[in-house]
Amino acid sequence: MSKTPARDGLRSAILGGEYLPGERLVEAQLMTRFEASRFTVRAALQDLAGEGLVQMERNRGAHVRKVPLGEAVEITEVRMVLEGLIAARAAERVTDEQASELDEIGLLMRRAVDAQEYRRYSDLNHRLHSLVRQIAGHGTADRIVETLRGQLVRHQFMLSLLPGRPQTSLPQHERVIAAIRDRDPKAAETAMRDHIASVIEALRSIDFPGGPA
Amino acid sequence: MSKTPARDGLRSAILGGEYLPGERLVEAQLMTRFEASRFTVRAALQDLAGEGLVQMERNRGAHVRKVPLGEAVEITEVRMVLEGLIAARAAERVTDEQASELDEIGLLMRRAVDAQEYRRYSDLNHRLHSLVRQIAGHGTADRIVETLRGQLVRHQFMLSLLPGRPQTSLPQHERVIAAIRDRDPKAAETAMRDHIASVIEALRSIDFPGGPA
DNA sequence: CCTCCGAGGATTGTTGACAATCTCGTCAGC
DNA sequence: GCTGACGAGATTGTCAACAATCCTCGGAGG
Repeated sequence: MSKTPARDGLRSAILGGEYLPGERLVEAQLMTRFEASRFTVRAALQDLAGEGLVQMERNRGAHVRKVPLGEAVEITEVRMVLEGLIAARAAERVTDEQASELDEIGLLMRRAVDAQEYRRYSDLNHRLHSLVRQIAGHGTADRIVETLRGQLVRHQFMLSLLPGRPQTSLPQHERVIAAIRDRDPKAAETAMRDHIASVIEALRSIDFPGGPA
Repeated sequence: MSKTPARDGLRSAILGGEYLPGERLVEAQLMTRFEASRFTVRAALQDLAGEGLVQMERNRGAHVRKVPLGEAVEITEVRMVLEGLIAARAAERVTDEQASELDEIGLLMRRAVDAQEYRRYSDLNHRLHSLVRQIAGHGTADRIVETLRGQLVRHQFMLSLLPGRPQTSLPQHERVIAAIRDRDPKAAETAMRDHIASVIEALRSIDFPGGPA
């Protein structure tokens, strides 16, 4: 999937928060940063623009795209139905080995919440969703979810700071795991959708006074 | 959304079937065809590659991407859940005026099927899905569905040739319309998903002997 | 007759320079 | 003091030439 080191480097730089939303991406700077020619840098920018991470305006250059809250909600709604589809399919195709791997992640999650290790919980959360997608083996849905996730890194970061979130989402995760382990597609889809629906509510609750400056 | 005439021209040429799947897209030819510089042509190709219409291989040029049947099914599965989401949201937001517009399309569809005007029915089908998306006003889902639809033009063309399809899908469309008109999101989602699920079945039934040559 | 190899043409990849446009500071006029 | 035109610098847009790679076709050897 990687086209050029410059593209991947810029991508992870944006995702890692080195370039903030709205920040200008000057081609000359990127050239020195990634030791790439202008040709390569432009290709990377155009590529990431197609992915929704970068916004390009004619004669005004490229910026890190700023995703407004309303769009973040939309994106998460789309993720809700897509990951629902993925969960259902995972329930159809899961192997015994994968099922126990799911169970283990669930166990670790519970321990992390009990120990209030929220950073660890967040990592496990990502690992869980990843594993479910891998089990489902739905390339098309997978690709779309992954690009959408990229556009939300900043918002998801804010979410992880919300107090009480892990306590809310842990039982939801456990229901997803149980449904997939029991090979019940319908229940898996419902559980996953309920889970992400609660993420949407949390997102909406952020009517942050600091605001979209 | 249009970036350059060359990009849009090439896009509709591919969608219109002027370039067949697998066909090579030689930069020099496109330059003369669209009276654009090589720079512009390359940008267009890269853009359409991001949209999944074109496949680029290093040093081997660009081809019209060939979507295998299995992926067409995947794409339609994604469309199923996305259009389900869209239908539900349309049911929440539909105005009286839009509702009667939906009803009128339904009426015209029934007439078209009765008169066996299948080409007209296909147009109405597209118009119906478009209107539902417009009512929903879900920019993110809309964009994704539109790009997915682009990748399927060829397969959808084959579908429209399947005998008996209109008779199958007409009542499904009518249920979608009724649910949105009645402002019942859950029913609208279910109806839309059932409808597209039947499209998926039809797709799977195409194990065409002519084959992917 | 088949296979392997190489030269030539065609096509794409990359570079650097130049043109067009925007941004921002400066200064004249009111 | 304020407004608006002007111009220098910075940045992006575009192009044409050159380099690298691939593909085809023909021929030599077995």
